[in-house]
Amino acid sequence: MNKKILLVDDEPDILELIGYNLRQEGYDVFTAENGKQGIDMARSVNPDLIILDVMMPEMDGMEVCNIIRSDAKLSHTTIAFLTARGEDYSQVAGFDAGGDDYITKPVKPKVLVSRVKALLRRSSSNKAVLPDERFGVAIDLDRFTVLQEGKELTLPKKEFELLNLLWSEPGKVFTREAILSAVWGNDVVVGDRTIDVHIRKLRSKLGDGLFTTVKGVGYKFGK
Amino acid sequence: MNKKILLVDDEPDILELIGYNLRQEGYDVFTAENGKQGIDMARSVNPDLIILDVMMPEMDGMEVCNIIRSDAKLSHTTIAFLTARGEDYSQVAGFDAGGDDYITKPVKPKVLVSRVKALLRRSSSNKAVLPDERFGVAIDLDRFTVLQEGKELTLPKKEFELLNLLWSEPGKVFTREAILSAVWGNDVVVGDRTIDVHIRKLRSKLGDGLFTTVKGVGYKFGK
DNA sequence: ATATTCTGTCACAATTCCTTTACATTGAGT
DNA sequence: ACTCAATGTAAAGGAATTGTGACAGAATAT
Repeated sequence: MNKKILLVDDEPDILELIGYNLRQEGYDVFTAENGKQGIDMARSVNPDLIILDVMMPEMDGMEVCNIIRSDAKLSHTTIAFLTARGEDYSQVAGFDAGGDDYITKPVKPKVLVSRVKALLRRSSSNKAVLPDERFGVAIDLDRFTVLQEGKELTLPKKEFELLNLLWSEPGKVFTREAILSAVWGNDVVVGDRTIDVHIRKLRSKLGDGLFTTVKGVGYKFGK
Repeated sequence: MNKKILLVDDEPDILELIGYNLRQEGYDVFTAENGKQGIDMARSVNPDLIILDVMMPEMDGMEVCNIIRSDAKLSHTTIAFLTARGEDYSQVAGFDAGGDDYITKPVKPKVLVSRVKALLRRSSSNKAVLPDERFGVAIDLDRFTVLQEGKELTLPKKEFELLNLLWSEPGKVFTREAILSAVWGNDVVVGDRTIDVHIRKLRSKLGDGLFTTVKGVGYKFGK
């Protein structure tokens, strides 16, 4: 599949010029004329690279960048800033805002294309693993690990299975009976207090508050 | 551990100026005054980032870049070119030569530091998935050998196959069942404790810590 | 043919994990 | 506010799994 590039700039001329050159290279180019539109577009097409004009009315590039960086689905997208030549300060701010590169206007097409190639070459090697996160917790079944706020921790088997069960349907209450048969199996005999102990371990490792007790019934993940 | 940056430029003034600013930021900075020296240095320190002056006597930056790109151990190192302002053509050539960025001289320290930060941020997220070397271990399928920190060692068949399996997907947990069918085949009957013994051998040869036990489940390569 | 290395198994030690138990605390219903 | 059953908590024994070294047969090299 072709690489997707999102271009955000308030000047139609720029969109057309850059867009034309990138399409010549075989990229799928999407455009937006302001920050808000850019964010919507980014969310719907999930581009490989976003080229952001720094100076835009209403919402500027930095702001857009910050929003994208804080969006779990997009936070790893490569971002390049477009900036007018000579604004050294904005360059600095751009990098600190989480941009991966900046490109100065006016842009020479050949330079731009080369730059884009370099950026995409970099980003293509990291497989963007987008785990689905529920209440800040993601589960990696392959690795038997739990991801939480960037931290990765390994849980013992039973704890992991219990977490996986509850996590699979956040908010749903699982009765002790249901938990026992799902995690321990129907033929295994264990006192149901065992569940409490495991819940406690999970709470102490992942944080209280992630698990809710429903007295007389069971437990659920989430509030 | 601090990030290591290698600086290659024939002008001592530049080495000192840039080196000073980067050291202020906490990077370990190494310097070389010509291309040949730079390559040697790169091989011995294995830096995270190499900043290369394009214009140097004898061996220029492009040449150095090509050599580094074709060195298995270094091919994925991030490279930034230093170039005099206004040479747009050389910028293009630089990117096509496999550079990841270019920086124009004269350099403003703040800009430089920001640029370096951005480059390292990018490269650090990629390092984990580099094709050849995973956790400091590379596998040569043709020769049945394992490369580790420059050392090359030959493993017995079964050990090699086991390592290859786990290594192929670092972090993924392989169950004993999966390991048995992959390494020994479905029709061969061996007690699954055999796996433990082979893991032990691998651990003693390649170092503990490279293999993680997931109790009740299996093993994985990496932490 | 002999020596060396590889491979699989066993017994036992070490470790981690699971479960139970006992007691403290909570909270819903009266 | 009180009561009592349900749940939280900590510790500890036991169970299960894995680590480890030694050994014997098989494969390979000398």
